[in-house]
Amino acid sequence: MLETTNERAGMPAVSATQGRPSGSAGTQRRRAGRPSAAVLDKAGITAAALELINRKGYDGLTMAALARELDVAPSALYNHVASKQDVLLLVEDHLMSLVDVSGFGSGAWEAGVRTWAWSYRDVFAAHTPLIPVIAVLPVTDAPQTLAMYETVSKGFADAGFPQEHIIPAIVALESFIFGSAYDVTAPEDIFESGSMAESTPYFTAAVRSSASRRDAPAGQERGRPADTAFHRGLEALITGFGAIRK
Amino acid sequence: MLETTNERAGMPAVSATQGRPSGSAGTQRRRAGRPSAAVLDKAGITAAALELINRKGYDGLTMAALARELDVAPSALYNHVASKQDVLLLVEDHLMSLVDVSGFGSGAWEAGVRTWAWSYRDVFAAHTPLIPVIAVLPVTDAPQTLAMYETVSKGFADAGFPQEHIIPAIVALESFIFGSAYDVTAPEDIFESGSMAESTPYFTAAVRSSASRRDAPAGQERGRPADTAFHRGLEALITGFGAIRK
DNA sequence: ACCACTAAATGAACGGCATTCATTTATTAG
DNA sequence: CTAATAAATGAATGCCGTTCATTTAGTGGT
Repeated sequence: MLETTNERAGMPAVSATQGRPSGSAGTQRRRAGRPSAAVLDKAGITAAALELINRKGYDGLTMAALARELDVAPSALYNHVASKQDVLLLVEDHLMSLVDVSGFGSGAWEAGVRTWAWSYRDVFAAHTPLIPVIAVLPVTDAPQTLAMYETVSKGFADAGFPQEHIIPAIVALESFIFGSAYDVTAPEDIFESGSMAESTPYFTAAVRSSASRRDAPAGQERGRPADTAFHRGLEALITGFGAIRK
Repeated sequence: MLETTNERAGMPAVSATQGRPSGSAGTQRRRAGRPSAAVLDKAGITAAALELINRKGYDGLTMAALARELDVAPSALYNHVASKQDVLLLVEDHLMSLVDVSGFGSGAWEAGVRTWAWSYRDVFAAHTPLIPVIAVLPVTDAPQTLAMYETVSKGFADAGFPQEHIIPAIVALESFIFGSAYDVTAPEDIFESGSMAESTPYFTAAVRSSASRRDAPAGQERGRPADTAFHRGLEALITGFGAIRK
């Protein structure tokens, strides 16, 4: 198959999430064989997967649970996706459309990058299990992802970046964003050294004095420790990369 | 170096990896009940897990395979570790001892950070499945990890960093390092936009001109695209953070 | 109008996985 | 000496992703 690119170009957008409960008692089985109207499509599968993730987390996202959500036998899913990895791919690409690239093109490059980077981090902080998927995923079959890269690339080009520096800069920023997304999910006491505190004096002192900061957020900086680190790192990267513009 | 902490302080260092094949025909079963000399310990489990990972990758690291490597029933492992996650933890902490922190204390802070960051990235580029583990792992029961943080913290303090800025700086650098480790494993043609290239002109152009660079590595910068991005990002972070020293 | 082909569903089955439990044997503490 | 604990086996459990044979419905060609 592999028809050229897109998935469901001009499709009728059947809401496949509501499986027509049909009034009567809850879960009456569908009889075998192809149904008159298709029950599943990629959009419906994506929506159901997201719903499931939001309700039960990524541990709750199993092919069986997904099938149950769609009121379908598990094996039916494999008529539309090749694997669970394929489902994660669909979810990932959808999430990319939630990343805010509106800051590019309007005002200063720095502001565009800030909006993009913070929203990018926030989206994937809630979906860290997808990060290993994204990082290795070819953009070819991920239209939303490709669209995001296009807007960001244009933002950099318009800001005067030399062509050959654009991709490395985006990649470096993205790497920082992915790593920082993990950081958001870490427990706040992750650095508590416990019983061996006296053997690590410098580290223990540094942790204490950084944890005591409970001041009001200024500018883009928000409250949590992860936000402080992200703010500082992002500003350093913006300054560093901003200097190589023509 | 770094010897301070370490588990199994004065143990007899029994090589638990070689399970005494005992001359005779290959796999003769051990009889049930506690053996006179203990077969397993945490160090042996860690070594076997690493061996398995190097030979078969992380997909090959199963509790059953690990038990087989140690010539033991799978359930025996649970007398020494509580879960597979626990095994990953042991491996992770061991890997931390491979990160090169020798650059701190000798010369300039910048050089110390460079050595540390590059080796840190290289170690975990070969072990990306551990990154989600580290990022959420409390440092308490990871002595090697703690030792690394201590050395790095001291390096920052000696370089004149204000106490409260040390942890955020390390966290930001670490986030960048983890994200960049993923980047190393990505296929080189990850950005090939394929059939929809004409709808993403800016991105496609940027990809083309960055891919054409095949020049000799200068300084810390190595050959691959991932190295270029890492080099640029790291230097930007070093410059940015270096400025806040007293 | 027929007929072959393909698409989309069911339901049973499979192998692999982490983990638990009862049992056996050996060591250690009181 | 004896009770408790530690460390092994081996059987069993439940879940997970995936495959396969089967059934039914639409589709394209003559």
